[in-house]
Amino acid sequence: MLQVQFIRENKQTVLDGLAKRNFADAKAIIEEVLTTDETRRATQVSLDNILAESNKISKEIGGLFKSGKVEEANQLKAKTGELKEESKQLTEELNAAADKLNELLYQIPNIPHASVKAGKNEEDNEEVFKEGIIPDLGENALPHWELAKKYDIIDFELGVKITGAGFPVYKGKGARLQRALINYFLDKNTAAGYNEVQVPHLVNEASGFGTGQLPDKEGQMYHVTGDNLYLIPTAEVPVTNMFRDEIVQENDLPITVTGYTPCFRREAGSYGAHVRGLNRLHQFDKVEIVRVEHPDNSYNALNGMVEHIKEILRELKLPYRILRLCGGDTGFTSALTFDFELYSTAQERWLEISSASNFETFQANRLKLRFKNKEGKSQLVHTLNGSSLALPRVLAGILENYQTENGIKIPEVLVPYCGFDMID
RNA sequence: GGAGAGGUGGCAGAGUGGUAAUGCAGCAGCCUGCUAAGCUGUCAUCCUUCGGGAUGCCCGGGUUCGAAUCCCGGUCUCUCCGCCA
Repeated sequence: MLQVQFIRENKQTVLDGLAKRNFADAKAIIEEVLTTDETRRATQVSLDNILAESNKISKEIGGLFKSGKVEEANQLKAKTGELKEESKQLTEELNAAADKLNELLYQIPNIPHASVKAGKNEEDNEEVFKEGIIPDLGENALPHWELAKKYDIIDFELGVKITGAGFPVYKGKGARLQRALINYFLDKNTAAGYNEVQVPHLVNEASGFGTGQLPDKEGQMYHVTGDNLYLIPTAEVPVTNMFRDEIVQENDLPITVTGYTPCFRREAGSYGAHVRGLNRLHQFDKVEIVRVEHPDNSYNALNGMVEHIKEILRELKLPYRILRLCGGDTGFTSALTFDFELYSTAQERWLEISSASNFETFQANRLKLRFKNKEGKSQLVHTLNGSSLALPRVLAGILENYQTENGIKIPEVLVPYCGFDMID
């Protein structure tokens, strides 16, 4: 969430930023934030004054009792009764204003970075980079779900039997390739300095709020009601929450972490051809990278993440492009997001396989993740994350782009991880 | 699942009704020629007319002139027993 103080001091910047996102009623909500904030502060001043007086009297009473002046003390007691009534009412008003303010702030998305263009949806995203060769597969090219069946490496129906749609079973070389990808990604990330972690796949409510999945995206997560825990939709949630309510030292920065987890998403409302095969699943695997950065270095770090992901795709020899998301398509919590899309030659469409974002202080503010700066004061850090990478669509891309008449070739860098060079 | 103990600042750790000790670490300044020590201030959050003021001892209620301290409810952690990969 944004900080009120920031909104107070940069009203126009905030309005301009929200306009880029096509955020409706920006002006109205910002005005409401400002008036609510004013009410809150004015109420606090009145309340503080009353409490100050009440504290003073209490001290006097203490002194009087000690010196045995019971009658005088009792007289003062009557006065505190009135003050108590007043303070009770003001406290309620203050809480109401603070709650309202928070509620409003929860609804306001992050302010986009200067480089982000205004836009409504994915059609307005800008392609900023493109690389790789789109193979010529000929007329008989098959989409990955047919390849999966042909070579018996992914069984969607079996998953339906066990659980339901969107929970595939990987078999034989399919399972092995999947595991190879996870290991390969983790190795690349740790080689780049990311610290590998294994984190819980269920999180509590506080963590859900910390990274912003709650309260707004509650319906997208699987909820274990018996214990009030949520299955993670991404490793970002447990990994970033490792640092919730922490104050780190400035020279601890940057903190860089990578982790593999399965991800669980209800994907309520998704349908149609775009969800076929591996394109959209309820459970999938992903390797994530997270960075906690000094504010001065966060954009530099974001570029570093982008370069890192590029290198992986280069090694896999897959055709891909990078998009800078427009205001309307940038996630609620993000200031700047680059999406990586892999070209699926058989489906003739781009598939999102990674997303690298700088959240600036937006997430840190909710998380209360700060560092001690040069002045010895607590200051919010910047948080970033990215997928490196999401498995199913990379797998789909490999199956489709590497298909030959004799079977599916394994990208060279993965052969040592797989122990075979062909699925046939 | 049963029983018990406990949750205090970045960390450690006092405080059992009178308004959060102390130590370590961090930050700023001063001082001093010796691998750094010493001194002073600062060191949770909010408000402020910049003088201060308020809040804060896991969370929420209550008792009281006054609560970290007493009472009620919740929650989490630890220890032991049980069960178990």
